[in-house]
Amino acid sequence: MTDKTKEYLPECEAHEEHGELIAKSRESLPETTKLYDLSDFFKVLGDSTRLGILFAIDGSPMCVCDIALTLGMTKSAVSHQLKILRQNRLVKYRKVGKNVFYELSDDHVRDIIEKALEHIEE
Amino acid sequence: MTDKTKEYLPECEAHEEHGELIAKSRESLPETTKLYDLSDFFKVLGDSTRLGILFAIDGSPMCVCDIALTLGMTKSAVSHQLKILRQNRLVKYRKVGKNVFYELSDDHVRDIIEKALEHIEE
DNA sequence: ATAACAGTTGAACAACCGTTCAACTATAGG
DNA sequence: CCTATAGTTGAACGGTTGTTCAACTGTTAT
Repeated sequence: MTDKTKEYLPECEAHEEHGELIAKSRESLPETTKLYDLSDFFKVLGDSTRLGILFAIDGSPMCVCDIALTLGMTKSAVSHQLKILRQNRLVKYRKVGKNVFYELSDDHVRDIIEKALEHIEE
Repeated sequence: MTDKTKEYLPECEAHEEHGELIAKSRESLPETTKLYDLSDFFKVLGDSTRLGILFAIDGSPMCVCDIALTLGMTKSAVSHQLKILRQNRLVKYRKVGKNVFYELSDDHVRDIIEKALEHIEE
């Protein structure tokens, strides 16, 4: 028996058509891996320090030290967060002498943050 | 395309506490409260369970029990996450008898998740 | 070579977070 | 009344996470 409609018969007895609803709802769900990738992406943006970094380097690239001064944080703390942003490809960097300049990797992130800001400001 | 890196020198070495670049970068930052609101919003989306709930109720409203069955979770766990979604106004609900039906509160969230999905799928 | 500075890294610690469990409210039906 | 089901809630537990601290690499200049 692989009929998911029966396999996940609702315990809610008030509405017997829920079995079908659940099967339909399950089909419309993204695959588990995609759901995790998506939540991981939002997790990266779900930290005010990392958002601050993204806003700081939006416009012109900045080195770690200046980012730290801008946000009032230690270089170490900033570097740790930059690593996460790097690993998730939200920023790219370029070495110039002793400095490492970070900038946004593309415009997608800017758009998403912009849309989220609109949502917040209602 | 101008190389913005050359438009300023890193203030690390000289660094008066109020370097020009840093002052400018600070001005372009959103206010602290807004930065926290924004990160809080992304934090809510940064969990695969909550994303799963949002996908599940996208299309047609569902009661807690059916959401739990759809995602293979306990009602308690779902209810806890629904509370967070409720508090952040991502879902609205309606009581019908013993059941509570949840649905997306508006289309903004759908758009943001859609854009994020596009970004992921590159 | 030595010193100074930019940046990275790992460990440690505290704070935070999601699920589980048990107890609770509330509504429907006998 | 009593019972069963839908849903909520608080405490607790374990895992995660962000910052701090100290040590480290690498580059520049004296």
